[in-house]
Amino acid sequence: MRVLPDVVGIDRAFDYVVPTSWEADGRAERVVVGSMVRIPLAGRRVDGWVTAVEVEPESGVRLVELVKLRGMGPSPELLDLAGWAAWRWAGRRVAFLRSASPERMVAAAAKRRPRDPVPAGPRDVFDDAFDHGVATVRVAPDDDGLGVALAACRRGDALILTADTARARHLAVALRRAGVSVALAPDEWAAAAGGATVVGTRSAAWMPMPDLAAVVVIDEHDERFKEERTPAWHAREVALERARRAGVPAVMTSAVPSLEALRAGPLLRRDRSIERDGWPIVDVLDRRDEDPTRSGPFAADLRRHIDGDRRVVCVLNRTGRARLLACAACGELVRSDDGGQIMRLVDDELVSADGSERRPVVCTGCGSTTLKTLRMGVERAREELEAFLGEPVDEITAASEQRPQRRVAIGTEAVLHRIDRADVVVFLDFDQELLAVRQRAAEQAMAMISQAARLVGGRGSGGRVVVQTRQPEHEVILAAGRGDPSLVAVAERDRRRALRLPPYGAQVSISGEGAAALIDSFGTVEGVQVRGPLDDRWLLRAESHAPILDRLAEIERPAARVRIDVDPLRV
DNA sequence: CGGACAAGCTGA
DNA sequence: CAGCTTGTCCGG
Repeated sequence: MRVLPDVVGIDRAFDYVVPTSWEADGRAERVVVGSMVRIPLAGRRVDGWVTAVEVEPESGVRLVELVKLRGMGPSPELLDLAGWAAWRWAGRRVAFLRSASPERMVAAAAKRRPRDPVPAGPRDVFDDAFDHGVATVRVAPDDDGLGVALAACRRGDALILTADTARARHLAVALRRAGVSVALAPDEWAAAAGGATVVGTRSAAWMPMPDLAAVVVIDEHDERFKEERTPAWHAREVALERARRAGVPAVMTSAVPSLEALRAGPLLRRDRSIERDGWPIVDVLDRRDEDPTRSGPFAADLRRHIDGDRRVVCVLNRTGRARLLACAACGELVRSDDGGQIMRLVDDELVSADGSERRPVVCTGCGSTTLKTLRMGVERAREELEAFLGEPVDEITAASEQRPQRRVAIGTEAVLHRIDRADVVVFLDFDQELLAVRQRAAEQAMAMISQAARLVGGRGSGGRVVVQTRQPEHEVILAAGRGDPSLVAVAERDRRRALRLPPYGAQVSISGEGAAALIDSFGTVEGVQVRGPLDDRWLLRAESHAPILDRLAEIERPAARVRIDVDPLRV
């Protein structure tokens, strides 16, 4: 019996024997590959997963007995998938096996519930999509995912991933109503193990699926599919790999398909007019003629878009890090020598956004050494908005618990995920998104408008989004206005291809205390470019994942903490 | 990871 | 030199 201990830091299996007493009560035959057991290890008892049963023990080792059979664990297929994921995101198998294991112990799988055949309506684009192996269907922002989910269930047990739990619950209810036997992840693990359609968020990618027939990823572009903690794995990629290994089709849907999805398979579209009607009308408030140092956060024309009794949500993304600096004396914006990048204050020095340029704190326009911050945070903006409107305004942050009560709410991007419905969404400073020096800034800005579209509804139902900007001609704004995300996708694809950025190349960020040590033992690898450190972070780049990940898999990890982010979303 | 054990440090 | 801290090793 080979067992992998559930201990981070021991990525190695040990051999044990099944106690003879287990033969009599039938426990012995329940110990299979994937079973969760308890083992003695180095003077203590720890949990672990059985990774092999018929094992030839190395000679000279006296084997110890298993202590306890805890319950069911991941299937052999998921064990293999965890091994692949550990390579793909340079993590440890244990981390993935925890995701693939039930939260509370499961003694045996539930019996499969009988299910009604899902009624086949007229064959639609979703049914067609499953004939392509891997495909993406571009939908309107207000698509609820039920269409693709039903099409998947017509083929048998489906694995259906959503970005948020509310959507997963809604889908589970709707599918059950249609006669589908559904296991909601992660609670209904035993039901899933018995055979059912699984609906859930990121971690559902690891649910047991004995009769997997189709994979669905709804809103595949959503960044919540990526785990924030290490290993920073991506549920879309896990789901696609799982479909590939099982030989079943995978279909993704999105209003703003990612380049990763477009690269994985063909893009199918619904009727263009239906898609367009699902996007709101975009009102652009051009602020180019306003003096950046004098004008406040609101365009003069904003009031007529947000007064009356309309429910209004204002978005102001402010991390507090990338602030815009201007000279306090002459008002000149602080930019790099070529004028292309904003600069920020780091240890009494001005540093350009990409770190290539540093200079002392002096205004290039007038020589003054006094600078001021132009951008305000959400809290200040709320006060100004209350003064502007003459009524109280709710402030919503990622941390705030309660739902907004008042007519007008303001918050960071998180506000878009806290509210279900509004009449108008206002992006107070969309240039923050458009000018962000992030590789994926354009598609992230586009995704934000599509999320806003979900709150206000499409133009058909009067949905409106207001964008304050100094770049009214930006492709993101044009694309949103026309309800045609391909404008951004084509431009992004060409740019990322040329620069060999993901998904047309591999990129791995290494940070944390032990980063320097890891980079040191990484050494030089043919075809891998090492850049850094910038803010104590290194960036590895190559044309494909293999050279970087193979090397990371073979070298020792330093004792100090290291954060490895493969294909990070925000660089 | 965390227990075991060894080597290093402190105070009387 | 006991008593404690810090470091390194390794697990069946």
